[in-house]
Amino acid sequence: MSLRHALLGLLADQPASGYDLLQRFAGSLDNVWSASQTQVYTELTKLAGEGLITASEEGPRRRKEYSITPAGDTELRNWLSTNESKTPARNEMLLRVFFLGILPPQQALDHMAGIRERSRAGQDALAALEQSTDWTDEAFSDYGRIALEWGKRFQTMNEEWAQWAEEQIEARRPGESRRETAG
Amino acid sequence: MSLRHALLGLLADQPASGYDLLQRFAGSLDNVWSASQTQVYTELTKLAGEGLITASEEGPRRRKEYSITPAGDTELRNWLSTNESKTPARNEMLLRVFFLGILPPQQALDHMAGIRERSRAGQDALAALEQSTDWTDEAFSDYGRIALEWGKRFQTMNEEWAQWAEEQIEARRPGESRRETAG
DNA sequence: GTCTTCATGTAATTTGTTACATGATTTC
DNA sequence: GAAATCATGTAACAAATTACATGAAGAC
Repeated sequence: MSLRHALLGLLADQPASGYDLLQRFAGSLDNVWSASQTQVYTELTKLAGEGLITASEEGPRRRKEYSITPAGDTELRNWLSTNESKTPARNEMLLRVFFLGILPPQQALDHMAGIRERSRAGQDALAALEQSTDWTDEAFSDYGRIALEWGKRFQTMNEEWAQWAEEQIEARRPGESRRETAG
Repeated sequence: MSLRHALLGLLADQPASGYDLLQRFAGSLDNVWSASQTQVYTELTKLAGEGLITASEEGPRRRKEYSITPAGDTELRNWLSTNESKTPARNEMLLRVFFLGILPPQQALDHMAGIRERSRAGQDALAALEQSTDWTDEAFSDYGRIALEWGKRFQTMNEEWAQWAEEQIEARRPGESRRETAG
C-alpha cells in the first residue's frame, strides 16, 4: 500500500497528471519504488474516489491534473511519521545464494562473480544518474541525494560482500587447480 | 515466482511436509524470503500438480511428505543458473526518506535516528541468530553463513548511512539551537 | 500525411495477505 | 481431560503483472 503514498508525496510537491507521475516512476524513483502504468492510473482513480486527491477537468489530450487534498496531506504526513513497517523480506539474489551449495563450487564462484560485476555496474549507473540529475531546483533535492547515497553504499557493500564470498568459497574448495591458474 | 524455487531448494536437501517447510520460513529463511502458511500449502499443491514434486500418502495427522522430482531438480538448477532477475525495486524505508523534506527538520532527524536504531537492533538480532544456529551439520551451512554475512553488512551499512544522513540534515538546518543542546 | 509523443484506460491473471475452519496426536 | 502442537486446508480480498486497446496533438 505504499504506491499511494509515493503518489501523494509527488503530488504534495505540485499537481501532476498520471502521465507526469509515470515519468517520475520511470526515472529516478524506479530505484526506490517502481510502478507500472496500469498501477499508477488505477491507483489515482482510487485515491480520487477516496478524496485524498482531486482531478481537474480534462484538458488537451484528455489530460487530467491531480492535486493533493487536505485529507491526502494528512494521510501522507501520517504515513511519514509511522514507525518502519512490516515489509516482508524478499530478496531473490540472496535466496539464490542460499541454495548455491546445490551447484558445483566453480559454478557457485561464477555466480558470485556475476553478482559482484552487477554491483559494480550498479555503482556506475548511480554515478551517471547523479551526474545527469539537476540538483539545483528540485524540491526533493536534499533527500534525493540522501536516497542516492544509500544506493551507492548498498552497491558498494554488495560488491565487497560478493568478493568476500568468492574468497570463502575458494578457501573451502578441494585444493585442485583453480580455473584461472589451471593449464 | 521465487516461492516455488525456495520450496524446491529446501526439498532438494530432503523430503519434508508443508508444516516442516513452514518452520524454515518462520525461522532463518524469513530474513531472505518470507512466506505465509497459506502460500506454502497452495504452492505445494501447484508444484505437485505440475510434477515438480511428489506427495507421499497421508501419514499420522494427515501429514504428507513432499519430495523433489527430476523435473523439479531441473527447474531448480535452471533458476540457480539464471542471471539475476528483474525484481522491481520497492524499498519503503527509502521511499519515506525520499519524501522527508515534507516534514520539519527536527522530525526528519528523529525519523533517521529511528532508522539508525532499528539497524543497530537488526545487527543484534542477526548476531543472536548466528549464535543460536547449529552450523555443524546443516546442509546449507556454508551458504547460510554467506547469506547471514550479507545481512550483517547490510545492517551496518544502514546504520552508518543513517548516521551520515543525520549529519547532513543537521548541517543544512537553519543555525538555531539544536534539540539536545537547547534550553 | 506519417511518425512520435502524450495520455488514459480495461481485462485477465498471478501473487500475496487476512481471516476463518477443522481435526488429529502428544503432553501434562 | 485440557492444552499445546502438529497438520492442512478454503474463501475473500488486495496488490501487481501482462496484454490489449484507443485516440488526440505535435513534429517534420
